[in-house]
Amino acid sequence: MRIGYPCINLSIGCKADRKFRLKSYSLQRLINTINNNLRCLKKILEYNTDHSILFFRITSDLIPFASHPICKVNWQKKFTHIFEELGTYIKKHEIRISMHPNQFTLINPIDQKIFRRSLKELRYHTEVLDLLELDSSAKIQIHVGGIYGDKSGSMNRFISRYQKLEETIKQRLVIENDDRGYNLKDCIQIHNVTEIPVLFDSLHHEIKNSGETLTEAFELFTKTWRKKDGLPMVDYSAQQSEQKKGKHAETLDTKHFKHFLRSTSPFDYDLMLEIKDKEQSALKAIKIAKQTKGKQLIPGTISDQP
DNA sequence: AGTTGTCAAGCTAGT
DNA sequence: ACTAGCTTGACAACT
Repeated sequence: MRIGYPCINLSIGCKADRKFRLKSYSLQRLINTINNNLRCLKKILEYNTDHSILFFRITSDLIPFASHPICKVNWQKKFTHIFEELGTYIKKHEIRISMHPNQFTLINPIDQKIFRRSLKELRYHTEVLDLLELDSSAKIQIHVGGIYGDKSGSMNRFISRYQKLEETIKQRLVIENDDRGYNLKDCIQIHNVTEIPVLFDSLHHEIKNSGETLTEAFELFTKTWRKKDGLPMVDYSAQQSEQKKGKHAETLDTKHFKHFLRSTSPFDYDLMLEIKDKEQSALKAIKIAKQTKGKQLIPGTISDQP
């Protein structure tokens, strides 16, 4: 098991997701920003490995406007060597990488234009992971998408669009259960037709499920990951107490997390902590996981998948 | 320096 | 009809 956090590090004083307004776009501004972001990504990864944090979600803002028509620069070529260097570091330290395109990236919209824009966005994410020369265990997670007033029709549209995607995208794409439209059961149903792996989000599952316990849920989604996909990925967060549904907690709740680890102890998986204080909670979680019997953190022996 | 309006993109649910 | 929320504030123009 690896433990990690998404996109932003709050202790090291640089950000890999610097961006700017479309109105202030210039070639130089773009190049400067990409340089900053890639350099900072390296620093974050170094901080992480120094602290045994070996799972990280790379921000979608790494290359601003990458899929926008305004972006004419061949950033793939211009920054090849920096990507290669980053990729070498990631592989050397066995860091697990994921990306999560934003809510505008949709496979199943009725409007073809929205799908075409989303496709560009998926290509951009794929290119980043390809330039890092990472294998198919580096994943891009998205939700199933909209309902459009016809859930089964929209699921079928997801399936047929997915099946026609290029292999480079398909080998990295995974779907995540959400807290409104498509729960775990829906995702499993799509998996049964497409073989797409299902990434499990614990908070979304708490909010919207079909009655599965945590253990039952793990039995279902862990089976959707093949060997080439790597360990199953899990997004973990807890409800901010007394707050609105779905709001992420400010910091890791020790009690809730220990219970989560105990309930899922027969399984091996990589865990992404979606918690506001980012790496602080990751550090806390690693400490707790080390103390908890039955969890073996990488580096070290990895227990076989049940 | 501090404040405030706005930001590429979509969808859903709640007001 | 409008807005908050999503994975997440922060850029940029103003005082």
